[in-house]
Amino acid sequence: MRSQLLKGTTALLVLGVLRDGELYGYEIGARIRERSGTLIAPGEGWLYPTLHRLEAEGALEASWRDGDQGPRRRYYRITAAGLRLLADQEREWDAFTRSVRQVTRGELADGPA
Amino acid sequence: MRSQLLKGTTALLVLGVLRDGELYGYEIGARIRERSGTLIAPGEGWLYPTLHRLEAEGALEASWRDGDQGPRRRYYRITAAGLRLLADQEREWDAFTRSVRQVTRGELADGPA
DNA sequence: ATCCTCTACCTCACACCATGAGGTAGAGGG
DNA sequence: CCCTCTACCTCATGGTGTGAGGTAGAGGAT
Repeated sequence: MRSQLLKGTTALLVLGVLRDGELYGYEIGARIRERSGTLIAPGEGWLYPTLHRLEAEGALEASWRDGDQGPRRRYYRITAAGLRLLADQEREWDAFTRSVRQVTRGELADGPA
Repeated sequence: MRSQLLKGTTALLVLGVLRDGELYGYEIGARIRERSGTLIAPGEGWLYPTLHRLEAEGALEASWRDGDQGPRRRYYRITAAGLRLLADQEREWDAFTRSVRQVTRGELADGPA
């Protein structure tokens, strides 16, 4: 019952950590958790479905590979379409956070007509 | 079908515009719309329910008053509890947006243990 | 008078999507 | 042989915004 803030940012988070290079699912979760200072704890309930959705949309490509020690892993890498999607999501996120700031801080927007 | 980003920020937006002073519901929506540069278009489907919820929680106080020209209006003002809630929500929002930035920009968190 | 439009309030079925719990399977230690 | 950890996956549930609909008063136009 934490909060609803995460809604709509999951694709951005996943694409964001994959920009640096190939990672497997479990590792993506760990990376997000670590970079956010444990504030964003990736539930597997949204992580895997998000990966599948992004793969289906062509934003990610994936391949199975055996792990050094343990079960096989599914490695994901970002595609050109994924990079475009990432850029869009970042733009949208920036615009939204700017708007929230303007509304709550009482600044008037000086954006486009 | 726009996006889900708004989820969890509605209370923050409403409390934010009411910090300056008393406003009635319809006006709150217009203020949010205007300050966000029309990017956040307040649906009445969440605006009124949010006002009712915040009033029930004691974050807002409200009173009916006749409009100059038109239907009666319900004016809302923020309470002491509402100001505390606003501060909490702002803190949470700031922390969350900072985390998202750290994750997507690849910066490591240097936040609190 | 009647109709249309605008303000101003409200509600509800619907859909999206994260939560949290549960489930499979391989590898290594006690 | 059991327990734990990694690593994948799925699904019922629930919070909450979307979009459409609904009431009512005031003012202008026909």
